[in-house]
Amino acid sequence: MTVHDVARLAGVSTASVSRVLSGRRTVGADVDERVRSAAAELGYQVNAVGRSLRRQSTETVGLVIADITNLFFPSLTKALEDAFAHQGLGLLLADAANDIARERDAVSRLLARQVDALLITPVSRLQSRRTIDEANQRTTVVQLDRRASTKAHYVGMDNSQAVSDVLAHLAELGRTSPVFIGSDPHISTTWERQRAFSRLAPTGDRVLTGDFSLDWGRTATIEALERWPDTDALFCADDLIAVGAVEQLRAMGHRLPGPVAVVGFDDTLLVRLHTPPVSSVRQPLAEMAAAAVELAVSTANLAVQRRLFPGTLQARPSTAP
Amino acid sequence: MTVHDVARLAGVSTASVSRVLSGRRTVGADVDERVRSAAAELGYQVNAVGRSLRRQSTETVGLVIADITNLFFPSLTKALEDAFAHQGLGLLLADAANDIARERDAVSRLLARQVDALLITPVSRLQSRRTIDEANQRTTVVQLDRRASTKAHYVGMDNSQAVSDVLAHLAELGRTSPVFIGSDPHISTTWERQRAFSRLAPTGDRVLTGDFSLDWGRTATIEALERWPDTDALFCADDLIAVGAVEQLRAMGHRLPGPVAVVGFDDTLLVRLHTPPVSSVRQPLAEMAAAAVELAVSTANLAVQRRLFPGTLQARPSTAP
DNA sequence: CTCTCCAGAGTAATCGTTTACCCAGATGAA
DNA sequence: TTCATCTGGGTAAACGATTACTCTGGAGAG
Repeated sequence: MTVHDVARLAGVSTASVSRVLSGRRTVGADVDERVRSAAAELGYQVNAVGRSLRRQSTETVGLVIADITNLFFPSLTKALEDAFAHQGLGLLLADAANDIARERDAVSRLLARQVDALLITPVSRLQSRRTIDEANQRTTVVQLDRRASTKAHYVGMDNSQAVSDVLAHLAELGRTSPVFIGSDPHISTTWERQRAFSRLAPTGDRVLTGDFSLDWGRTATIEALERWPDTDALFCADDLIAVGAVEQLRAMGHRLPGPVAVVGFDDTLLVRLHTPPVSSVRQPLAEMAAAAVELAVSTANLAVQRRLFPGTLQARPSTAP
Repeated sequence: MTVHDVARLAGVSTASVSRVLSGRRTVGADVDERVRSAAAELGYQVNAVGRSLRRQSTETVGLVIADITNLFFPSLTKALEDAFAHQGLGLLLADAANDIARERDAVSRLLARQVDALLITPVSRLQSRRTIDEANQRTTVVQLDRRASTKAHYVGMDNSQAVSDVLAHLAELGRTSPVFIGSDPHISTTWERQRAFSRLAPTGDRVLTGDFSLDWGRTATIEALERWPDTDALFCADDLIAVGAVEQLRAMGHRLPGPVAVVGFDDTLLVRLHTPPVSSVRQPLAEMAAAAVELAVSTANLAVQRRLFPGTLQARPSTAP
C-alpha cells in the first residue's frame, strides 16, 4: 500500500498524491478530492520511514533518562511525551540505568536512528560531558533537569532560587539551623542544591552527602542529629532521602510536625502520599517540557540556551510549626 | 557520511561496505580490513532510516501505556526497555492517558512509523478491543498486563492464582471475612481479580468498585466497615487503593497490624515505603518482559499466545497477625 | 496580438542501505 | 581437459516518499 497504489486508483501522479496528503503544495479541487477518496478507500497511511529518508527528518526525538526507577523521571517523561506528541513528534526512550557506559551506548543508538533532537538527563555532572558534546555535533541536544555540558541547551529548575525560598520558609518558622542531606554529588541537581545551601544557609557548612536511597536518608539523619544536636531542619536533596529522614525521625520518637522539620525536592507521589505528608519543591514540568520542545525543534544554529524555571515549595506538615 | 564515502576511501564498492558492516555475507580478509579501517577513520555509523526502508524492518517496537502516571507502569516500562534494548530493539513510547481516543491515535501514529511490533496495556477491557484488532492485522501486537482482545498475544500475571494465594495467606492468619475494593472495572486486571475474589473468597459477594485513586480507597474503607462490621481484611485491586485504605483505617483509630488487614497489588514503591509497609502481590516483570520480547520478534504466523506468570505475595505488617 | 507569468500537473531524481543479479577466476571432479 | 561449482566482488535496482525540474495552457499586461 503505497503512494503508487493511491495514484493509480485516483488516476493522478504520485507527486499529486504526495502533495495532497502532505498538504505542502496546493492542487486543483478535482485532484484533491480524487486523491482523498482514493486514500480513504484504500485505508492508505503514509509510511514514515520513506518520508523520513527523503525529508531527512524523522519527527522523532530521543530521550535518554538517567534512571527510570527514580520516581521523578516518569513524571518528567510524561510531561515530555505529552508535549512532543502534541507536536506530532514521537519519543524514542532509552534508560541509562545510572551507568555512563550505557548512557553513551543509548545516545549512539538514538543517533543512528536519526532522531531530530536528543533529550538527556545526564547521569554524571562530569563524566557525561563528553557523550553530550559529541552528540551535540550531530544533532540538537537538550539537557533536562540535570546538566553536564555548557555547550548544549539546558532546561531545568533554578535550584538557587528554590533553595533560597525553602530557607526563607524555614526561617519564617524560626528554623535557622538546617542540615543539608545530599545524595550522590555527581548528580548536577544535588550538587547545585548543595552549593546554594552552603552559600545561603546560616549553617551552610552542615552538609552530608551519600547516595540516592532511603537508607541513606535514615543514616544521614542519625549522623546529623549526633553531630549537630541543635539541628531544627533536614534539607534533603530529593524526596526519597526526605522520606527516609522522616521515617528515621519517627523511629527515634520525634513527632512531625515537631522540633525537626524535613523538606525534599521533586514533589513526587512519595511525599504527597506519605504520612505525614512531606514538604517538597515542585518543578514546573509542563513549562519545562514546552521549553524542551521549543529548543528541540529550533534550528541548529541557535545560540546555546539556558532556561531556568522557578520551583515552588509545596509546604506540608513535615515543615509545619 | 554514507556508505559511498566509506566505499570510496576503502577503494571498494558500496556492496562490500554494506556486507562488511552488516556482517550478512562473508568477504575477503583484505576487503574486510580496508572497510573497517575506513569506517573507523570516518567515524561512520549506519543510517538506520535507510536500512529500515530497504530491509522493511525498523528494529523498533511501539509501546502504548494506558496511564504512565500509574506507578506500576514505569516499572513495567523499565523492564521492557531493558529487555528490548538488550536485543538491539528501540522502544517508541506513547501514553494513552487513560483515554480511548488517545490510545487509538497513539496506535495509529506508531503503525505509521512501521514499528516491528506493538506492545499495549489496553485502557479498557471492552473499548480497546477494536483498536487492538485493527493494529493486529498490520503487525504483531502483544497485550501486556491488561487485555482486551483474544485475537492478540497476551502476557500477564495469573490473577486467579494470585488471588487464591492471597486468600490462603489471609486464611492462615484466621482472616476469613475479606472485602474486595476494586478500582475501575473497565481495567481488565481489576476485573479479573474481582471475579477471582467472588469465586474463591468465603465472603465473595462483598465487593465494592470505584476508581483508581487514593480517595476511593478511603471512601470504600468507610463503606466496607459500615456495611460489613465483621470485616477482617481489605483486599484491594491495586496499591494506591491499599494505601488509601490503610490511611483511612489509621484515621479511624485502627492499629496496623491489627484487626483489619490490608493487601494490594503490584508491589510499587508506594506500599514498600509506606508506614506501616503494606502487603502486595508482585508481578514478575523481568520474566514478563522477556516473554514480550519473544512474542514481539516472533514471526506473524505464530498462534495467539497467552502467557501467564505467577504473582508472589510480599507479606508485610499490614497483614501481620 | 504577442509576451510574460502563473497555476496545476507530471517525470524522474533523490534520500542511504541492502541485495538480486551478474561476472570472473579458481577449485575440484570426471 | 572440460565442465559444474563455489567464492568474492561489483552494478544497479529496489524500498516509499518528496520535490526539483519541466511542460502546458490560460490569464493578464502592453
